[in-house]
Amino acid sequence: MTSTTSDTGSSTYSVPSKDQKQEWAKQQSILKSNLVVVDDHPDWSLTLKDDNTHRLESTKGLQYVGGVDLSFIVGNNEDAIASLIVLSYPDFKVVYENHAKVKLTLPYIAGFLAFREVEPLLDLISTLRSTHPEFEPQVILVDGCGILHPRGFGLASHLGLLSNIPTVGCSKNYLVIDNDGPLLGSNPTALKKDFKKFVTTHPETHGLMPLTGTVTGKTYGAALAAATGKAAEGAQNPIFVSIGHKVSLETAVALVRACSRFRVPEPIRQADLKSRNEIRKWCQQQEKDAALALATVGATITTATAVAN
DNA sequence: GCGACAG
DNA sequence: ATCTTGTCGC
Repeated sequence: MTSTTSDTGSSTYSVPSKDQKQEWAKQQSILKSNLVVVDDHPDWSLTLKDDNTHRLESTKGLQYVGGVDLSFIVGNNEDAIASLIVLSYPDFKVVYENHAKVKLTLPYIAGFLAFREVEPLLDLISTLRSTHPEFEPQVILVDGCGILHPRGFGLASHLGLLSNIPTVGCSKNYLVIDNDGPLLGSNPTALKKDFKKFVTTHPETHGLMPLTGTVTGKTYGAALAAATGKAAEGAQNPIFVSIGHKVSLETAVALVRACSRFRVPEPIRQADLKSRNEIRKWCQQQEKDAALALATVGATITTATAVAN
């Protein structure tokens, strides 16, 4: 059990050992066996355009879409604000939001993000269920990978499975999967380059490039540039979309498209903006507390001096 | 072996 | 994840 200390900033994490990572990988594998990678949400459905572009034709029954995110402070990898927001669909008004100041106990390790972040997010879902069950989201867009992940079980899948809420993985960067041919073995930079080329070469896809392994032919997810309006102009970096839980890739892509006004889909974007704002407020409160503590100490000393005299 | 690596 | 305002273009 390695218990080295990483001391970047004020954080101190025990560095996970090889054994710990293997244990986590095993856990991911076990949980993954219960993952549902097809549409399984009887209360809502999307109808796609009949041209294989995964664009939305119509929606039935979808009222609430959730978004989750965590925000941090510079130079501090432990203190974070976890946020869960729920937007109405299709007008994207915030109908519910909750934030929790959390203390993270593990460092970020690519491929194991869920072990760092899933607990606070599950707590937020639990709170929503006990206080405002009427706003339980019918699907959650997660800032992280779904099955587009080295072991096919990223944060979005992890959260979806443990909460039993359909989820979609939406990451801003490509996490390398290196065991299924050139496309998925290419590095993030090469993949972005491929994407730009693909988008100009295949305008009929409307910014959608499937991510398919050349060895197995399996499609893990898609790179998608779905911004609309002015935000859609110029070079568009994609969002990497994949199945989280109980949502097919077709539905996931159509949903992300339907939720995207800017590069980042609105539920995640709102969660990000609001959690950042909460971080700001938390920092300000910390300053006030510190000032108050100093004042209190000063007063105490003054009092003690007076008593001594 | 080396490099890559969601947030 | 986080640092960071103005600025260029539509």
